[in-house]
Amino acid sequence: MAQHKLSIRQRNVDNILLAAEQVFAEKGFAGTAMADIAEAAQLPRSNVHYYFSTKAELYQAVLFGLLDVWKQDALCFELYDDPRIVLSSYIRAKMNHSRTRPHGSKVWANEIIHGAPNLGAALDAPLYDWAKMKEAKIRQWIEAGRILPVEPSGLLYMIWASTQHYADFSHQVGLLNDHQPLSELQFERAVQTVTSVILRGIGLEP
Amino acid sequence: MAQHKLSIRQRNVDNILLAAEQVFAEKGFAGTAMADIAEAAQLPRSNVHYYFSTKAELYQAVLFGLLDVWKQDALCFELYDDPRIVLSSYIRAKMNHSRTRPHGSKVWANEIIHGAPNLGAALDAPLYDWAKMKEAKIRQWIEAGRILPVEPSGLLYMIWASTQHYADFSHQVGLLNDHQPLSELQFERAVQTVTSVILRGIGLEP
DNA sequence: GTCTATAACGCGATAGAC
DNA sequence: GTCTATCGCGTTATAGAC
Repeated sequence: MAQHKLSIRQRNVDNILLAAEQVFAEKGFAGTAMADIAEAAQLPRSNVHYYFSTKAELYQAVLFGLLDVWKQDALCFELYDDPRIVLSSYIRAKMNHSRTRPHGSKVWANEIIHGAPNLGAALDAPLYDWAKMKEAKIRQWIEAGRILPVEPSGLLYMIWASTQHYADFSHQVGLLNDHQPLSELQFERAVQTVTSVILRGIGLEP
Repeated sequence: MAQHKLSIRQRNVDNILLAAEQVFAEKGFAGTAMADIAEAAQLPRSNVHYYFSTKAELYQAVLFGLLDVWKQDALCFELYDDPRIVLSSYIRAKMNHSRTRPHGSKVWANEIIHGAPNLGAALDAPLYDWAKMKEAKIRQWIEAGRILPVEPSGLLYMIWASTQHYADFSHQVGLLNDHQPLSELQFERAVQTVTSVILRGIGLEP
């Protein structure tokens, strides 16, 4: 009985979160009405309010889910040691997410662009620690002479920006691709381009 | 007399456009109230409406001004021929704009992320033509064996994304820089990082 | 050209029946 | 857990005096 109730809740919450991620990505926080999310989730407005009492609460729930996704993409930093393997895995993972789950990236970008007014310290600190670990790894590679000396943060930003561009700016990418979304083949070429420029850029052979 | 009137108009319009660019960047289109812009421009609400009758009209005026800025950054594509010179000039110009005029970049990013609902065909076509010219130039370099073969559009996207990241994601960059905006020196290092990775990434010596 | 007052509307959130 | 009705606020845009 309690289990049944829970599963109803779980199903509705997941449904709402997914719909919210899409609508927030398309219209931004201020631009989306709770009614839009309810419609996308095929639920009455009040039902959404039952699970998330305010719009801000729902929005933050979406954001919290995203940091987990970013972290999963970077597991290769712990799994491997060779910079060639780590970075090419990381780039591919992030590009895959840009293709299969572009909405999340857009919501995140939106929030940061506006100065992260909804991202409390609850997310600042984890993000900071997580990024510093990655920078430390890059610094080790440099000190060991395994890659050319570059600013570790600058390298990370190039990877983030170049991969997330295919999600965040998908409209512009499509426009410049003769008003067509990238095909699988074109997307694979984009992965290759980012990978080869980054790797060669720090002195590795792709 | 007519000249005096014109100069008042010009002054107010410029003032409003500048204020609007900043507020739109911080709060997005839906998130900004005309009152916010009026306050930033130190004018009464109704005065803003006198020059721009609707919020959408003002927003579009801001967007139109931005494409000109992008185009100026890319003048080096016509001035020079050597890929090393052209690309390092381009990267520096865009990075300078990311530092000195970050608001514009944010407004543009916001608009594209949301699928460019306010960007009519009036801007689509110029952007398309302009980008295709740049791609053609890159293709020439490849065919002449002056740079390694990469997807021209992919290279452009990497440059756009990596440079605009310092404007659009300035909040995150500051957060990861121990809650401090980048100093002049750090910013110069960022320019060097982007330049060297891109140039080496296509087979050139920085 | 400038400013005050107000009309018209959309939205978030809640109360309360089922 | 679900749904209808409604309150109250903030916002855009305009009308009209100065």
